[in-house]
Amino acid sequence: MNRKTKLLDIAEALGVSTGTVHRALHNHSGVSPMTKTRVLQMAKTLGYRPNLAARYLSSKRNLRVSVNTLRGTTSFWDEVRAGISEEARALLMENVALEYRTYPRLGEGEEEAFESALKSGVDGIITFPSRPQGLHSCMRRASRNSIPVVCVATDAPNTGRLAVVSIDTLASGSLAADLMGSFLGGKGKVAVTLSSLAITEHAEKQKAFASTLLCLYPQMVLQATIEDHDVESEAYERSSELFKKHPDLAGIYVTTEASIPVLNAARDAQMLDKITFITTDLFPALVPEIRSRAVAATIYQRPRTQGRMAFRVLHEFLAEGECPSYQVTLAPHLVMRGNLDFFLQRQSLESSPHRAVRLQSVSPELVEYFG
Amino acid sequence: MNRKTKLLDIAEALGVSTGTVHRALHNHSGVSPMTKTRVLQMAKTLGYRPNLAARYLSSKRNLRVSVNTLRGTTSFWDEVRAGISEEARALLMENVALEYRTYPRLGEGEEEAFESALKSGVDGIITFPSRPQGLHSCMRRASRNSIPVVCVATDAPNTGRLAVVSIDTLASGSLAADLMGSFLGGKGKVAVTLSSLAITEHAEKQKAFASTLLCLYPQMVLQATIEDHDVESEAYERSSELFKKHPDLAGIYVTTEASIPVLNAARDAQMLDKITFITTDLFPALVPEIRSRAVAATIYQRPRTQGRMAFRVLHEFLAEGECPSYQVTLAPHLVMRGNLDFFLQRQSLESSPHRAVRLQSVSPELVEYFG
DNA sequence: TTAAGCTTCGTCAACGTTTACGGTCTGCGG
DNA sequence: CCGCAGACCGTAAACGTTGACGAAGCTTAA
Repeated sequence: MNRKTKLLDIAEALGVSTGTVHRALHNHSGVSPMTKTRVLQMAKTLGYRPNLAARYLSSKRNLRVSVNTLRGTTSFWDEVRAGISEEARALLMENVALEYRTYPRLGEGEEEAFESALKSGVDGIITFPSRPQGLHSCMRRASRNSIPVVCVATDAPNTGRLAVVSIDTLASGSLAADLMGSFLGGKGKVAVTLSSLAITEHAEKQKAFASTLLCLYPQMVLQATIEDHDVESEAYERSSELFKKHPDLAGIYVTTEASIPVLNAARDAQMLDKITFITTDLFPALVPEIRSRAVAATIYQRPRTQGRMAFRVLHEFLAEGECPSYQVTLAPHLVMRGNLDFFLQRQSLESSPHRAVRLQSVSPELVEYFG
Repeated sequence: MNRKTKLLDIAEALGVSTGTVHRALHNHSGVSPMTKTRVLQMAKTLGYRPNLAARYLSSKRNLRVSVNTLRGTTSFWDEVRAGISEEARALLMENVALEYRTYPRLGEGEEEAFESALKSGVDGIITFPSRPQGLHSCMRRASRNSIPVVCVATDAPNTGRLAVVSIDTLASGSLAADLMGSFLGGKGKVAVTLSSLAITEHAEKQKAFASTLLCLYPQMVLQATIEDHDVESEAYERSSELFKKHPDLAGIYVTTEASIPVLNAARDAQMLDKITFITTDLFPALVPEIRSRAVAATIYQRPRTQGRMAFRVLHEFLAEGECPSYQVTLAPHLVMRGNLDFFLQRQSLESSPHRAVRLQSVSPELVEYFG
């Protein structure tokens, strides 16, 4: 390629002005259909791609994106939001304003949050669709108005969303199964705890866990799958029943965020040290349980990275109208007592607002810190 | 903050011109020391940060960065290079030219490659310092000429390098130890294979492995640590000796890339199914070994991500004179048979050169593909 | 004293896109 | 025929930084 084709190239090739080309490319009014198609055609043949630097420099519009997530019941969503804001701050080029809309619990208030974001005219939305069915209609409306929506953690199928960022459920479930089998020597009864089979991600993890177990450790048996519907008391009761019913249970894979009630149930049933726990996520209350080896391993869903990716994808679309990938699936991290400190240190380190910088052309006295 | 402070703001505050401010901020000649310090001071108090869009737009210099890595003995460095070029391509703003300089084996030709890069006047270097001692002098020279150097995979201390991107050795070694302990039920003799204790990263992993084992599994004993100096035959012989000497060896942690010879040695000694293998990296030859469960788990060093990060850090410095972090340590991924397919699929997927895109102002007919 | 050379600094045209404004047509009612 | 509205399009000034050019002041040697 010789030189980048610019607006002027298209304009000259057609004998029109750059203003017209610009209007044609951006669906603005005041261009005859005839001219418009000619411009579009020529843009394609010349392989025109906008110069983002010039665009940022010229336009002073600031983008507004709404971040619709769960209010911090666990630290998961705090981390997601942190990742989003980090990535937003890393964009030195333009100013995007983040608007956080949170809802207290799953499915409660998320439609209102979405509607409010749409009504206020944001340029893009990052959302956790905890109840995809409920959001269906407003997400389709967003799609029609070409407001890009990126889903985090959970997908919302058939809603016209731009992209989804999530942990690979298959890798999570299979890894949990393989670990469980290895820890238990390939024998024993195991169980799975999840929020609800109606949630795609949880169902997929369960399925992956089951099939991998069946395939790799045929002597093991998946005894039960219990749903807690994200209610702590329910998690405690269901797992208590489970432990009573299966006193010889050897392992349990907790897909839910609510691993603490399950652990407590095991503790109260005097079965804590006989059961191998593999949990999900990493939050403060889980740390002592890992340290004491009550939890053998936990599958870390990298909320910060999910946030970063969600913002990146959305911004890339907003900036250049392209989407790098419509489905970003991340590999989960495995946290055990051995490498626990690494993750804790990293969390505390990255949440610190300061970062070391150096100005160009480095005189030593220019080494400084800023927020 | 009201508005971004620009060059003109600094200039007007001091009664000079933007040209002078520009020269002062960039260490260009033709500014009196007096004026220069005043500009620097004012820039700091006003919190000046350059507008990258304007910078890119204005300057038509293209950056050149040299990528000095090992020629593909394993797929590791192919992945690293792929990560670098991906991240480079993701920069729509400016054009950076990547120059690949490879050397056939560790320590052989890397100085020449570095010298050649320096001589050709590149703007930055990404390098794998396989023998940091040898590179010491030319890296210091690069530092003096303020050519930023980013190390991948291995650090080169006291060389004035800008940053290092690597896998967290402590997390790797500790995770390996914890897994080994869990797999073996907390008992048994284990060993470690590494390239050379002189390589910081390998020594650190070994140390982390040993201390975590001692701390979490006091009944286990680290029997031996063997060095293979990255020679396959040496790896085979040393481990053969090891297996002969310790017929009751229960596990081995292979920090080296050369895990295949060690596996073959175990196979020839008829001890393959009695030994739990935890290896490092993920390359084609290792896949069947994982699938057959000869290898219980492998610690994936995420070469692609290392490459991406290395480029990101370097470019961020080149672009705005700041370095986001002087030490980027990544968490390793754990690959077992259960989640193996996920990683294989991801590798093949991402190495595909095509990606789906959408032009802005979305008419359906504009959906197209490009390389 | 003058020419030349140097240091220090101001000036200004790029860079490619956006956007407000103003111009030229055409068609239509008065 | 005039005026007016509306559709279509050209023009040019921003946006903040870079870098080449040149002006002014100074020193030095002839």
